[in-house]
Amino acid sequence: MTTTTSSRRQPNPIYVEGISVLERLLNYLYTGAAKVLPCRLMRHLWILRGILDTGYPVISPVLSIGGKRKLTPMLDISKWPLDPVTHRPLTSSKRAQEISYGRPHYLGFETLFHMYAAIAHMKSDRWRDATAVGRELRVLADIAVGAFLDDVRDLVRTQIRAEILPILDNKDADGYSSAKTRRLSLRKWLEIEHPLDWGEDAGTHIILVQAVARDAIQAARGLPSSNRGQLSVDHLVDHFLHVGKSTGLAALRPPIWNKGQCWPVLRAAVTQAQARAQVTMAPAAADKAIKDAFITIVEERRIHFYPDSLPPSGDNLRRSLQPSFQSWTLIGPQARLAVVPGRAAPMTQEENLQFEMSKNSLEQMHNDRSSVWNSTLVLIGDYHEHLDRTVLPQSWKITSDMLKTDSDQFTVDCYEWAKYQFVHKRSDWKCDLALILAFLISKVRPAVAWKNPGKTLDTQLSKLGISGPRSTVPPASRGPAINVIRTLNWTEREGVNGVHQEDMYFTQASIVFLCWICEDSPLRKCLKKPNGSGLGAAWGNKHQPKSLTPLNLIRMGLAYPIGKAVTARPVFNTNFKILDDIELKNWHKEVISMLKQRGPKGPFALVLKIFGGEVATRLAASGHFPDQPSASQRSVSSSSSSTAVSASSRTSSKRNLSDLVEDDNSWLVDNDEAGEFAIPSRRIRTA
DNA sequence: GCTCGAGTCTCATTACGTGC
DNA sequence: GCACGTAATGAGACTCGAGC
Repeated sequence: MTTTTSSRRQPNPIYVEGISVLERLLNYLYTGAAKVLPCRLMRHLWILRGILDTGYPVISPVLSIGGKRKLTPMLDISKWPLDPVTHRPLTSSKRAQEISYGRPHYLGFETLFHMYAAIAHMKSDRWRDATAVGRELRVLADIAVGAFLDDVRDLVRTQIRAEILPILDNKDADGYSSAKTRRLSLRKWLEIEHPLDWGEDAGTHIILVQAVARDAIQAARGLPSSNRGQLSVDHLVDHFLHVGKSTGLAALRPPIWNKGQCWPVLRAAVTQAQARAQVTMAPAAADKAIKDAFITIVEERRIHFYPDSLPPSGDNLRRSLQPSFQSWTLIGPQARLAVVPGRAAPMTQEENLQFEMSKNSLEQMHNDRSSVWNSTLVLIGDYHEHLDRTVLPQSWKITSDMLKTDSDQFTVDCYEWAKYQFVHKRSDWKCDLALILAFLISKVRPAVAWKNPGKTLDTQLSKLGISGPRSTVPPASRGPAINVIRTLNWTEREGVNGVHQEDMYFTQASIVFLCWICEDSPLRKCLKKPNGSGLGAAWGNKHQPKSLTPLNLIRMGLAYPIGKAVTARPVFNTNFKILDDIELKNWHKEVISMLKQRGPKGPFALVLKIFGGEVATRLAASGHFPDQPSASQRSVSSSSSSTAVSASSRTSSKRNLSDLVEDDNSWLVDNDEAGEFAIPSRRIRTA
């Protein structure tokens, strides 16, 4: 069986349970009274089935006889039956322990057993990014944080029910209707899997506000905040660990509830975690690993706010020693003020209060940089508001369809490598660049394919010294060469699949871009191999229909052409090359700068530069650039192109989007500054 | 709750152009 | 001539909504 070194000598819970089962069986054999057999556990251990079918008990393979002399009874914890709902191990010693030693003793025992069982039952593909010990620590943290969430549920339920039940007893009481609404909201909130998450469109938060608030005016103000305001995940985890290592009640402070089960579970989890981590690590490294595990789980359980101490009030100069549903602390960095435009139509008083409540929840969620977000709902002109997000958008997901089990190992390796990079190194500029460019191209699809350019491209590339394969292209000519590729007619390829779902395209594009950008990716390593045979058919089949191919790498400013056959056979290091890190870093800076700017050098100019006039106009018409005054003035249909601009607008001395669009293609090729990714200098136009 | 059809995906295959 | 990458096509699997 699975055993673990522990600093303290304590009986292994599975042997306690094994003996308890045998003792109950013995009782049954003496008395014939079936009531001594705990039904669920005995059924899962086959004992009950054996008695019913044959009259004799049969024991499942959880018990075996092993050891050197084949005489030692062995129990396999990985086969011990679990409760299908709670996933906690079934036990038979509960009543005996409670009577003999009290309920707290049993809870400690059961928690320890749960931890052993959870580690033994852990799925092999869970937390692949962690080491074996790291995964065990996360299991322990998961149990402790789960107990914290259970306590929060209990606390909120107990305190709110204490308030509303007396009111609900009397239909004529003041606030009866409000109490009914609170009861309904409370029920809904208690059933939510992640009760301390914002939820979609802050839905979970709104339900919680409705349960907590005593009236509509309070609801409009949102959750009452504690005087701590916002704390980081680090703070919360430090508190968990401090409480988990303390034996005295003095350490027990909110958000831990002294009437809940979290404290004993936390202590057991931290003790176990230390024992396991210190087998292979120094104490300091073990503490850091435990803290990392807790932070991972707090984020995984989506804890964004929690009930905390009530602030000092009246004569009481100290914060309360118990958490309260009337005092909430947010997790996350200091909030940035979100500007929500007031576009509300005239509303009744009640509608106004409900609107305020919803607005508050959404605003608070928006300010939390670690809260969930969805790139498919973000306009290009607003992307700058999401640049400092610490988590990937919900729309970034590797679905089961995307990586079917029969995908080749190389493709799986690339996707898993990229996922790890995006999840754990989100703030790295390479990940950021790949994500931004994937976001942009996902907005452009399905026009991501190109029409056959014929020989016109050859001439333009020849002017830049790119004739045969493997041409030497000096850094100053790379920008113009990229711009030559950008002049291709980008179009939707009819009848070709794979470009219709924005979230899927966004995910795959980001993975492909990152794999090409990073020299240590499986993709770049594969290409470095001598006598390598390309990226394989599976990679090509997956990405080729989506045009996630080298030509789009060039278009997105990640690569540059070095051979004239780049459109027909874009072979790495033969017809195209990836820009070096310094060039890519500069490109990243420029992209960020343009996304943040307002006005003519802002996001519209970026889209114009990468995708050309036709696409930029289309995106402007669909409202992607709310800050561009002329974008809202123009009413261009989605199918319109630069040629649709009227003659009268061209004669105006004021430049607008259409002028930029009109100039676009010629500028890309002619402008000397283009090589440095510069904004076009304004031309003087005559009336 | 079941069936059906539309839509979309992955994957396999073939044809073609280019470079070695 | 072979290897490689892309374009195009079709088969099979899956999801989702409408209708019963």
